[in-house]
Amino acid sequence: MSSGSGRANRDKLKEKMDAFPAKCRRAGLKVTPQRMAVYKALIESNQHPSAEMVFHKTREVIPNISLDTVNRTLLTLAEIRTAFIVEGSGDVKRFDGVLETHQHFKCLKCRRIVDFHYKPFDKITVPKNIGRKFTVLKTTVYLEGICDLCRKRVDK
Amino acid sequence: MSSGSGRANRDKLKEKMDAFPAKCRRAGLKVTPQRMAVYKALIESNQHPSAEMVFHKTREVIPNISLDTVNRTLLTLAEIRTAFIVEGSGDVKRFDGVLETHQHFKCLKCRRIVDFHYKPFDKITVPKNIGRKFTVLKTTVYLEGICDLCRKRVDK
DNA sequence: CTCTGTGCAAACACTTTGCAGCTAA
DNA sequence: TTAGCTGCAAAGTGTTTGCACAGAG
Repeated sequence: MSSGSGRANRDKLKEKMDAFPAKCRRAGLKVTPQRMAVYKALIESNQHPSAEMVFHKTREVIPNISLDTVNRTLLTLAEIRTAFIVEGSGDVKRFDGVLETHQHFKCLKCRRIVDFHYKPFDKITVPKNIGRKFTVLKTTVYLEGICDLCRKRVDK
Repeated sequence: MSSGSGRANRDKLKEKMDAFPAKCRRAGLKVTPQRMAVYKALIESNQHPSAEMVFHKTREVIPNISLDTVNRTLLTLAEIRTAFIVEGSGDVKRFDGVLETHQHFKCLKCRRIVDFHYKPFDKITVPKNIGRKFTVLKTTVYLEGICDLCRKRVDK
């Protein structure tokens, strides 16, 4: 489902690795062995790893790399949009007392979560192969971006 | 958008508060002032508060309530499905090196995140009133449930 | 040579756990 | 009365920050 066929997948990874140095330079970042290793570990994993997981994997290549470096590198990659932070993760627990169906928009700047309800989103049905394999308890449409208030404030 | 008209909303909240003790008892939970206060703070907020936010609000009513109690109460409410934890929140940061459009399924037991790609989900468009108000950077369909491996293991 | 990136250590923020006393039922 | 709940304190986990040295450009 996620990794595709062996050979095709390996080619794709190689392609990505080859393109990486250029991406770094374009963003004004230096190409260090640590960065290469972190990026490699990230794209080789189809587990959506945490920093900790990437850390373990990179250690096999660079035994003395530190967790901080991994952390910082991943955040940097997210900044230059070469990686993403999985929606919602990394945030303090947020609670919701609204039982009726609704959707969430989260502001990436101020972390505000805004409810909205758009009827068509209620009807979303899970693809069969997923529904068979997993017990799906919740289906949500989740939007991320910059909210009206934050947009007014700064621009960056 | 989220709160509705003043009066109708107030009625709804009252209704929820009135129904709450019964919900507790049905779940075998005692009805304590703290629990009432936490629940009230939760449903009165349309901000999807964190434990900290609820804590501040309940303090106005019960000045010596502790953050732990708030925390535990919110988790308890989530357990009896009278509240929900906003999707993904409360988790360690997870990274994603896949740039192509895809969707995530997260197992609530083992925290594993599984990619899938279901074409119809790519076409999801943001409702106009949202798109005008906010800068939407990411639109995702996000599923939560129990994965195949965890289903095999335990049952509960 | 310069300036970014790295490793180490300390500081932080949030959550969880254990326990003794309290209280709803 | 008594099982469950609360408050306090301590430990745990993940993340961030400051600094000196190392290494990419």
